[in-house]
Amino acid sequence: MRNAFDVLDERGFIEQGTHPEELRELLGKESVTFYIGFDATASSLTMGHLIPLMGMLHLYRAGHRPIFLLGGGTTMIGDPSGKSDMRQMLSQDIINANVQSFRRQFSKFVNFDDGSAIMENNANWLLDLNFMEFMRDVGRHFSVNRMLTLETYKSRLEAGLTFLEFSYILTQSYDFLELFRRYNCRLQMGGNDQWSNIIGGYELVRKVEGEAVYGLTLKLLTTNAGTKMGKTEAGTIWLDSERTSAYDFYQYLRNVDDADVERMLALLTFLPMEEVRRLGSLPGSEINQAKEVLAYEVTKFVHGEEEAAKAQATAKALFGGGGRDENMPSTTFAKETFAAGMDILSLLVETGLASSRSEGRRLVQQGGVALDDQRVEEIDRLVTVQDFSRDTLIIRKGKKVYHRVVIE
RNA sequence: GGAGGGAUACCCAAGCUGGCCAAAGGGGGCAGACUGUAAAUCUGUUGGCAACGCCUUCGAAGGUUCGAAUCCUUCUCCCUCCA
Repeated sequence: MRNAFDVLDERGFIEQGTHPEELRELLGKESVTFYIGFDATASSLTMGHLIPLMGMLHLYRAGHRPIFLLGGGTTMIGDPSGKSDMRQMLSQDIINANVQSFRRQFSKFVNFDDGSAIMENNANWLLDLNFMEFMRDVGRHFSVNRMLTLETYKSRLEAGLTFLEFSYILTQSYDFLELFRRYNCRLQMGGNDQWSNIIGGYELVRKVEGEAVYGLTLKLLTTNAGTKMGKTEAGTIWLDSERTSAYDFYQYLRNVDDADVERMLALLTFLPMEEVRRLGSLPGSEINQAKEVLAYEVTKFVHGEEEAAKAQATAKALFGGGGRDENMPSTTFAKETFAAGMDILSLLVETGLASSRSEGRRLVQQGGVALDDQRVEEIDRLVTVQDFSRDTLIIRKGKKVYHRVVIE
């Protein structure tokens, strides 16, 4: 079997590591226990979490043992990394609920029953720590002089940084020590924004235990231009279908930039690299095939084959012509609602296509709204029962956003 | 604890000798054109509403004034220097 390190490397996961050569050697000769921590700051994982998740799965498939560490404890503090402002403190109830959500989601991807993969929660050891003991055992190993030079804190030194957040690195570092002791965990991975925190744990374990452990950071989900992916202005792309529908999830990937397709295929799918490279080098508009594969594969991985197929069918129906499909987002009204007609602005707001009447007005004025592919020209257009054929009416906003209105 | 500086719309950032400020500019977003459901580019738009007008908004609460993002008071938070 190929060295898992090489697999990650070839697929473009690796950003930086502490002793890459040594680590590669270790991964080549024995099953290594490794971990990634996930702070429970929201009720669902996001598309951005797919990179660490995929990274873990590649190692898992190569016979190494992953620990999915839920941040029930660390989230109490809140990682300042990459944040320009103070994080909002979350209540323990919310954190617990988020942890449960993460637990459910991870369980969909990995089987934790046979011991080949582990799910832990750092609340188990962080919540009851004794401050004095902790400071004397762990705190003494951290140099504030050094911490102040870390990239993570630099920006915050201007904007403001509380001791609560400043101490985050200690808790995450302690996690590594704890996992080393409990599970002989030798490697911590994480997004590149976690580099400082990972180094903290790496050094702590080496100092306290005198054992060789490693840190490795993975690429963040970014576009070719370096901006964050998995976020739209409308919000984050979530893995929970309640928050981001399978169709929207599919569409997000279907619309990635040409320049990002190959990298995304390598990072977010299990397709062999030869295939990834072939798809990524398709010329001109043929690259759309690669985007379809990307969207389908990742949607399948996250939402299952059935949902992926539906999303794909919907997309093809809408963009391939016809413009009709059962699976697009829809809103149902009672038939009487349209008896006297509903003005277009109300309809836009009711369906969520516009957040206010003013926004709807702008959309219509700019020619961005169509009913069954007929552009709406008048601001006071009244939608009546006559506009529905077979009780449905397709509203389109812009070029890509479809919504089905049904009356019954 | 003391002395200064700051808080403006999704973000950054002007304005702060009171009216011409729903508030410049940039970014981002949305829409239109061009396209391949791409990028780049160009154009429009970007608080709300019963819309040539009205209402709410410039950290919070009060006050001065015919009129305040702009002046005064108190408070909250942040930054810098001193202790």
